[in-house]
Amino acid sequence: MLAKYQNWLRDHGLKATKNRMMMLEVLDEDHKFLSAEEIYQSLIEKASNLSLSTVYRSMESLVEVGLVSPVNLETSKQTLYELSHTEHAHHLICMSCQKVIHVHGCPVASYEKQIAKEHQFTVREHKLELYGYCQECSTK
Amino acid sequence: MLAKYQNWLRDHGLKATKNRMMMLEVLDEDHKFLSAEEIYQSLIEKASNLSLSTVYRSMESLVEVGLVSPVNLETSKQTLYELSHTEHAHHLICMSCQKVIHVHGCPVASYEKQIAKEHQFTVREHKLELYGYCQECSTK
DNA sequence: GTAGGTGCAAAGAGTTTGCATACGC
DNA sequence: GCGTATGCAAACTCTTTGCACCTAC
Repeated sequence: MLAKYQNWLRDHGLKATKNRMMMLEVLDEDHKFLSAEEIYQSLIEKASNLSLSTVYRSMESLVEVGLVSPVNLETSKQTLYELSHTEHAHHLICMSCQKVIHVHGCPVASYEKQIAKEHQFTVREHKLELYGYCQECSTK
Repeated sequence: MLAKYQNWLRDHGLKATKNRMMMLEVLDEDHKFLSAEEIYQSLIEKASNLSLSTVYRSMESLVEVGLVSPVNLETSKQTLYELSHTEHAHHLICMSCQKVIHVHGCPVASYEKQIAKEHQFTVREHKLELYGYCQECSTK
């Protein structure tokens, strides 16, 4: 898994530094979108001299080579990051615990075509997010 | 139109001040989402002593009483504002000129139910945005 | 007249940048 | 060894807040 990332980075002219590998690991483990600050916090123990600006700069690079995707949710004013998924997916976002559930499959494709025709609009991408409460938080 | 807003404000314990009415007017006229800064800029001529913080504070109040909705688009890091629509709508966002086209009708309803069942997730609201290029910008 | 609204300036959050040093390849 | 990556501090942008004055009702 990590070796894959290493190669991908090198193939795209980026060095596979400790910091970057650790950040990718954190993003890989956690099932939330993470803010730069959160990534920083979860690494500061292992890498005591890591700096927040390195996290920002790394996210920028990783986004550029397509390993990471940035997201702006309505529930947070910070930019959040997740590993890019090759498969198109949508998100269920828990408004209580911020957990993000990925859902594959997409109900929008045919709608997109219809819209494109009706409004002479060239659709490049779309974003569908469902906000609500996950099983655990609803039962509380 | 404006009288409606006046009553709505008063009914919700807010005063119908000149500033607020002008802001609602700007939001009503323009067919983009507007940032606080843009609202400020389009009013500064008529209201030379308006301050940006008043725009922020007004948006906050107007959002609270439901006249205005805040939006975080992927294309802007600022919070943008639009008049709340009683009718559920989705958005086509032009990545070139930032124009926003409102589209009524929603393909997500049945999908939502299916998801709710599959993932034991209580959906409260959703957001669907299509990013691409409007007719004018595509032909350029 | 009074409570809520506003302008101004200052403070806060989140993010970016300049520069000298360190590290991957 | 070369060039990218990093740490630190400072700058920057967007947004919020404190306080004295003002205005809608």
